[in-house]
Order: sequence, then C-alpha cells, then structure tokens
Amino acid sequence: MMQNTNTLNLFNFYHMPTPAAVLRGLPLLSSLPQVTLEHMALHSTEQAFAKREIVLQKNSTPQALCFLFDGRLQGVDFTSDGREVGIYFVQPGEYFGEVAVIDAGVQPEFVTAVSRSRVVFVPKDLVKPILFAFPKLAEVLCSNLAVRLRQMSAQRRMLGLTNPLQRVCAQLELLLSAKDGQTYVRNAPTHQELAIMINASRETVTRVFQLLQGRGVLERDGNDLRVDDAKFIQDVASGLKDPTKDASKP
Amino acid sequence: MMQNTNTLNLFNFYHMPTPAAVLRGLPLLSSLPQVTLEHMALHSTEQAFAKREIVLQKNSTPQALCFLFDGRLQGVDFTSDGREVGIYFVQPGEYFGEVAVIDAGVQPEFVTAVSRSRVVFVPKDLVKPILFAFPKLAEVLCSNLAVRLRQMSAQRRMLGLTNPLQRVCAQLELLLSAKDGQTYVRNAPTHQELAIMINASRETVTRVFQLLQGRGVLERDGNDLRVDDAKFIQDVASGLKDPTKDASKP
DNA sequence: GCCTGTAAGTGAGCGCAGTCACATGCAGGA
DNA sequence: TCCTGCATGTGACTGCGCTCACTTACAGGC
Repeated sequence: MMQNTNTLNLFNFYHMPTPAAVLRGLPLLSSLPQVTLEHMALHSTEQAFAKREIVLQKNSTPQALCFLFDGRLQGVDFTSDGREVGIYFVQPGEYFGEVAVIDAGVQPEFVTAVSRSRVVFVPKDLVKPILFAFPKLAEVLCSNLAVRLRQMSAQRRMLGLTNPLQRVCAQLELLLSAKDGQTYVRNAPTHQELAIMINASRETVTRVFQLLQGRGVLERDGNDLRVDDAKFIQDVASGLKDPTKDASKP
Repeated sequence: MMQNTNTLNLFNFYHMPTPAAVLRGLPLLSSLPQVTLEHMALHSTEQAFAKREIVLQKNSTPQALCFLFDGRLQGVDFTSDGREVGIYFVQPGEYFGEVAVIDAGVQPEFVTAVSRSRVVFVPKDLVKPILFAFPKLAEVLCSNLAVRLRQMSAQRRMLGLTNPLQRVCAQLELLLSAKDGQTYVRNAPTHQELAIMINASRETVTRVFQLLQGRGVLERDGNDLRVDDAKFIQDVASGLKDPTKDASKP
C-alpha cells in the first residue's frame, strides 16, 4: 500500500518486538534516556487491526498508552437511542487512550480502525511514573492535551454550520495532507464514518461527494482520496462559495 | 444574590487584593508552599464582569491563568457565516484560558459572562514556570485537562441526539447542582445561550421550556432555575420518555 | 472463476425545526 | 415614574435533510 512509503520500514513483520529507535521517533518520548526507552521497548507490543476492528473498548481500563503508526482510527460513541457518533479521528503519529491513563478513569469512548492500522501499546505502568518525573515530558504532554482541546473546539465550531455541504468540506479540510504538489486524504473514511462526524446521514454525504466529484474537485484513488481543487473545498467550508447556487456551473 | 452564600465571603469588596488563602482554596494550587502563594496573590488581580461582558477575546494572547469564583461563563465562537456557537460553560471553581497559557498560542475562542461573574487572574509568567517544576502540580493540571476532554466528548455525544427536546434536557442535566434536597441550575443561561450550545434555535428552546414548565418540571427562580423533577429531565435526556408522545399527559 | 458482504449511489415523500414576524414581559437606569 | 433594551412567548410557513427502499459497484475469500 502506498502509505507505507511514508512510514518507517521497521514494521513489515508484525509481532516483531518494538525497537527503541521507533519509540525515540515519537515526539512525546524523544527526550527520554536511552536506557529508559530500551526498557519500554522491551515491554511494548505492536498489533495490526483490520478495518472496522475495535482497538479500545468504551468503559474498559486501558493498560497502555497507544500510538498509531499507520492507518486511521476513529473515536466513536453511541447516543442513548443507538445513533453512532464520531468524536475524533486519530492520524498516524498521534497517540490515543491517554485520557484514561492520565486520570486513571475508564476509556470514555470506543476507538475503531477506519482502515488497516498498526498500533504500538506502551504499558501505562511504565509510562505514567515517568510522565511527571521529567518536567520536559510533562510539558510536552500538556501541550499535546492543549492541542487536542483546540481540535475538539474546532470540531464543535464545524458542527455549528447549518449546511451539510459546508460541514463535509470543513471536515475534509481537517483531513487534508499534501504529497509532492498533490493534496490527498490518506486512508479516507467511508461516507458513513464521515457522516457520524458531522451529524449528517450517510446519504447526504454521498450526495455531497457526487456533487464534488462532478465538479472535478475530488477523485477516489483506492484507499485514498485525491483532491484536485483544495481551494474549492476551503471556499465552501468557509461559506465563500455555494456550489448549489453557483451560476457559473449550474 | 443567593449564590453568594455558597462562596467565600472574602470578595464583598471588588478590587481588594487577592488573599493567599483564596488561592490555596484552589485544587490546582493547594499543594504550593505558602511563600509562593503569597507572591502569586500579590500579583494577581480580581475583576467583576457584568452579564454579556467579554472576559477573554478570541485570538488574544492571555497574560494570565483565569479562575472563576462566582457566576457562570461561556466559551463561544462564531462560524464563518456569523452563527454563534457555544463551546462550553465554566462553573465556579473551574479555571479557563489555560490552553493558551500551556501551549503559548492564542486564545481559541471568546469567553463571555452568562451572568454577573467574578474572576481572578494569576499572571502566566508566575504560574507557568511553576506548573511543571512541581510534579504534583503537573499531574493535577493534566488530570484537569483530561476531565476537560471528557466533558467535550460528552458534549459532542449530546449533539448526536436528533431530538432538540432531548438535547435541552441533556444540557440541563450537565448544569444541575443540588442544594439541601432541591435541585437547581444556578446562574441559568438564557434560552439563546442554551440554544447555541445544543445547535438549536432560540425559539425551539423556548418551546421546550414551555413544555417542561407546563409539566411542573421546571420553574424560574430569579437568576436560577428550580428543578422540581430531575428524574423527568434525565428520562427525557436518555430517551426513556418522550413528553410529546406521552399518553398519560397528552 | 463465483459468491457474499459491505460501500456507494439514487429517487420519493414527509416531518420537523428553522425562520420570520410579531406580541408580551420584565428589570434596570435616568 | 417612564422609558429602553433585552429576554421570552407564540403562530404560520416552508424548505431541507432524514428516512426508507431500493439498485449498483466493488473487493476479498473460497
């Protein structure tokens, strides 16, 4: 798969022990002494998850801090009446399940694999004592949490848009990544997975995609999504443009 | 005002210097040495805000960590098309503006007073160096951030409810507080302020309130909201009960 | 190769909440 | 006291997205 070229090649064989060098590559842990990292690596495990597989159970007590190396995950929950709700996406390089590790509570929502993913689990008993012993580490951790809060705010702001078309574009904007001039959405979520993030029905997302593809803005590319006109997405998301009322291309 | 009976009496005169004892009462700072607290107190300022007044400007660079002592605040933002969006409420005893202090970025959203409020500002230059120097402090800070993330998740889950009636009740549930047997919402937000939290129109909130008051579930009590049937609220929020389809009271 | 299940695409119809346009209530200041 | 501004209450209308019920496309397993 294409996205593998973007990531470390150390994981071509699943189940192999996690090398310390891999942990060092993580911003959160990079400042730790080599001995500590090697000890951590020795007790860390790696696991591959198929699409739709559950990575973390809601209300469980996760025993590890989890790092996503490849693929895409989604934090999901269910309303009392059984409707699925998407809370956040996890991108490669980010960690998750940290809330439960930090406050020793339970996992607040499910985490599932949107596409085939590889996750490294670092036992919380090893991580937690270290987190606050190194001031540098605590600071990075807090900064990351602050960023998470900013992301959640942005997501909430997005839900304030009344037009589903805008919401789809705003969500796509958050998922964009560039690769030699071309803009992509790697490991694109399904329409259904997108729909629950933006409080819309799956059909509505499909219709928006039809519209965008018809304008040559989007194109499916296997597991990815090629974006040919990123500005279009941005303009719609920000309300500058409304394709359904656009006289130039009726 | 009634809610004053619940809080410290040290603040009857605004503009008086913040006593160290007040800062010690804050969970975040309670573990600090007396000298440090007194130094902090000396440089902290207190300010009262009228209803609808802006406490923190979006995109500003806040110079202080802010603690709410009395009243209620609301984090708000605006979508690109000018619609107001409510992100969170701040309850007495909580702090806010911490995201910008932690990651040295700008304030991500406005914070406004929902009712007359009193805020203590502790300069970030005093707080920030201390935050990570004391492991205990860093741990409390992280725990608090984790709680904030849980709250944001809960808020997002609430927005997944399709029925505005359910959303109103779910939001009210989050605002409930008990006082000798009676359940209240202190410093109740206006219908408009509630509406932007739950993605509904002001009129819809008004109609829901009419329905709840008609059933004897709610009652206005000056600045507060008396809740006579908390279970009713919970049942509606969880989808167990739908008052609009209730045969017993048509 | 076929078969099976999941994802995506599409049309018709309907209900609900947003919008608009008011009236009313209420508190605080001059 | 009146006046002013904000909050609340209420009806009528309308449009948009959800729901339902399909078909079609596609990938992965056997």
